[in-house]
Amino acid sequence: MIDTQYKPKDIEKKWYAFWEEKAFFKADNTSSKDPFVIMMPPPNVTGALHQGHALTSYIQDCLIRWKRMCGYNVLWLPGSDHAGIATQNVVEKELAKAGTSRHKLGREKFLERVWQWKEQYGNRIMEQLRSFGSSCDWSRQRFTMDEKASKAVREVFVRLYQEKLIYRGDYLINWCPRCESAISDLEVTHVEKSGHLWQIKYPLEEGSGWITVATTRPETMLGDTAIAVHPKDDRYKSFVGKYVLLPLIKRKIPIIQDEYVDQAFGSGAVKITPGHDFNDFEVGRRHHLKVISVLDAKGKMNENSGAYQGLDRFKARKQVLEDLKTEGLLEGEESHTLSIGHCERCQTVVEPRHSTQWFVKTKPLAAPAIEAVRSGEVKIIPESWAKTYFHWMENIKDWCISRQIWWGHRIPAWHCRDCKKITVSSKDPVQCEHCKSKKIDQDPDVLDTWFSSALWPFSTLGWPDETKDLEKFYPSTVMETGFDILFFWVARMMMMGIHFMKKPPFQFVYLHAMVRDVQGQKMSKSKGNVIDPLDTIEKYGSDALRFTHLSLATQGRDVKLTDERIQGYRNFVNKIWNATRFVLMQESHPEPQAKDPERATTDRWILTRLHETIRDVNAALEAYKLNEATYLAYHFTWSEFCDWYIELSKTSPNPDVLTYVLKELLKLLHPFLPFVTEELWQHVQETESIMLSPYPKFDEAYIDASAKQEIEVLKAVVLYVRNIRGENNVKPSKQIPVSILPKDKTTRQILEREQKAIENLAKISELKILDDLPDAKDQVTGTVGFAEIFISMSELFNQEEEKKRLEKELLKIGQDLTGIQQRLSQDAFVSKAPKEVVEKERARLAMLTEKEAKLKENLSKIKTF
RNA sequence: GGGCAGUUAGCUCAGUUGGUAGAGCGCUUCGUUUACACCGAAGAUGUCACAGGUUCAAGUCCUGUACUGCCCACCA
Repeated sequence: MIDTQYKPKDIEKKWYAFWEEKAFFKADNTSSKDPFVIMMPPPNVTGALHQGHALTSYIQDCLIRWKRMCGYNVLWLPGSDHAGIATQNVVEKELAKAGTSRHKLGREKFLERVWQWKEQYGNRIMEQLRSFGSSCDWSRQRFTMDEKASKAVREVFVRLYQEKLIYRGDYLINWCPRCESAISDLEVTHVEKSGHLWQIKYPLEEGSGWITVATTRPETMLGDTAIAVHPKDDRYKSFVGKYVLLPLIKRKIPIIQDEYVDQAFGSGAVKITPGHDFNDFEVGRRHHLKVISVLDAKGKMNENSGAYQGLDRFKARKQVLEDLKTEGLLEGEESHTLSIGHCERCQTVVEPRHSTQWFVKTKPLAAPAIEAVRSGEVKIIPESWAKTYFHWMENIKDWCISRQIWWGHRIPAWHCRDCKKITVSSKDPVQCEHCKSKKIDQDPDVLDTWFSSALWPFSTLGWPDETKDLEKFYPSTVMETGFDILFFWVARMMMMGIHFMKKPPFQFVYLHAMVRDVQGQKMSKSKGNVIDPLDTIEKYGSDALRFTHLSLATQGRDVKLTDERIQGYRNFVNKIWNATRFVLMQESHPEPQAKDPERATTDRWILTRLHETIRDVNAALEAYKLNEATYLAYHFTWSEFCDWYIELSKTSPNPDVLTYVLKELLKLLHPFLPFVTEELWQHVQETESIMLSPYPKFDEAYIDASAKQEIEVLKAVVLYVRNIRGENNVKPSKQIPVSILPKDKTTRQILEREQKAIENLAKISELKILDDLPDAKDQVTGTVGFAEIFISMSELFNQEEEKKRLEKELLKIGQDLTGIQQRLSQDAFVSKAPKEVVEKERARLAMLTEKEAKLKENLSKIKTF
């Protein structure tokens, strides 16, 4: 016999090892079964998995296990992401601790270090995925920088370059001075901060007068190449065409007109700094202004900044202001809130920087990706995200894909030292394709990490080779990921997938929400509110954590994880454990037939409810409403199977039905609780693994409305008696006699059949079924609608309590009655509402009226005692 | 500035064809009767954010307001 408590620790390890060893997770590319495919969003190899990973893994594994049991040819392909800048930063931090740096090591040695890191943490992550119970196909495990992925990346780059969808050029891009690399627009997070707006006088070249401009970044004025005013601004009409002398470095710059200027803001005159501001860059292009950078890669003032050279940008700001003050050119200062861009990876304030970078031309790629969602070919769940997707895609800007870091896919472009032209090739070239020179150097930059991620749905299947996997498993079925990477990843997979495979990479995009703490805050180490999934698993087991995540994963809503909630579901796991324990104590019998007229009503009832639950759980899963599925399964298991059926079976045991229901239930629960269900399955000892069993399917033959009706009667009587007992504090061990007068013949028959069960469940010494009203005076009467219930007052300890109970019930009924009467008295309701609704109200009115009368009668009896 | 979500019991949240407001946790009372105290039985708790509208009927549909969170854009 099994223990009275479920101890997940060893059991989980044991079954995972068993499943993996038996290769139950392996997909078959020769199978003729319908495929169901999920490409796991590859976690970054930066460290350890957190609750967000737990959530996504549990959702995916739930769908995967369900579909596998439903008979699909399932592929869940695992892998990890090299996570360019993120990983490089982590390793650089390690190096800094050891007193060295990537520059000291050099490119090659540094990359070796990162690979070591990848091995160590990559493996740890995969072990963690195993502890979640993830049933992914490890034989197909991939890494975004493995050989095949690299081949795919190169191929894509070359083809896009040939199609002129990748180009190289000089533009203003976002630059992180700490990472010393370009980053894409998406990698910049804007934070509102209070700062200052300074008014600075720019003296006119002609000797007298000045023009005042406002700026939040005085240090960049050293790179100013013009002053702009609005063409319609009368205040400055006479200034246009003249020149000012840029303070501090005395450069002569023109006063120009441009519609971009907002006359109402500041002084109405703007300094134009094309090298350090995106808008100014555009203005500069319109007016053919020079682009002057005054900052270097590290964010320090460079050779163009005269005396300020070498100063950090923030120190330079102070110095510039001080000097302006000294010269009497600082006209004013006011506080001003502005949003400042920060590097997503290291939180450093980013700089717009003028440099040569590689870009993907996105508009032509975005168009079909928009269409795929618009047409319904790809469905985004929850639907509300589609709007966000469209908005971004329709306003998409070219994607800066080059990064000045070392960890990543090196750009397959070679620069010729002789003819200065570029050779782009999927195989390392030996000579320049233009002038045949051998003096060629590979571009030092690497690609944005999302470039390789964008290819994930097909690079993982062997593309560009025409593999069997590719044929069988592309496109995938579901892309399950966080909404936070909708643009970073999903949008780009859509573009690349459609472009290269001619088909969108997935049919459904299921976006889950963020995992937060109970206050709704993001979990972070600095806040100290992190609940480590591995700690949770250690404490409560993976199944408990899984069920919690699935229950909380309502579409489009954040998951607020609390220890109490996990505990609650741990208790649920234990409940199933003990229900099985109970079943194992019974003799076992062969499986029942669906239709058995001889079968007891209670059995027909539980089979009905089981199959209704099977139907509803499948429907909920089909609709990606996992929380609903878990709720249904939970409710059936605890409130119906355990609370009622097992209790009923103690009166009239029927081990075959009991065993059947349990087995179906274990299978039904398996996607939500893989470990405990496998362990228990092995005790019921059926097949090699519950994983291989078919998922329960709804069978109408089990549905029996009359049985349901009958159990409703039974429950109502039991609940009523229990309520009276409870309110009067009758000890559970005390048996009391109860009489009951049924309203009709059918009810009488039901009561006769269920007499014993009612007695046992309500602790009734004898349930007397009456033909007439009883004579005895000290009877307390209640009514459950279809029968009157009589309990001897002498059995009750507390008449005061009983009085209170009755008064309370009376009050409630009175309120209900008023509502119904009001409704029924309105002609509009009676004439316009559907007949059934009116009928229902009438029936309720009759029932409640009668009940009210009974209660009043009862109450008066108590008063007379 | 634009957009998206949310506001329901003490807490965390369910609630889709509009028709009697639910769950878990917590709380109160009782309790070891054939699995389970990680348990059982009973109980209490609601202006469904606010204001209008549609409807016989609104937590649910429409409009507006407030507050919270997030996203995008802009901010000299």
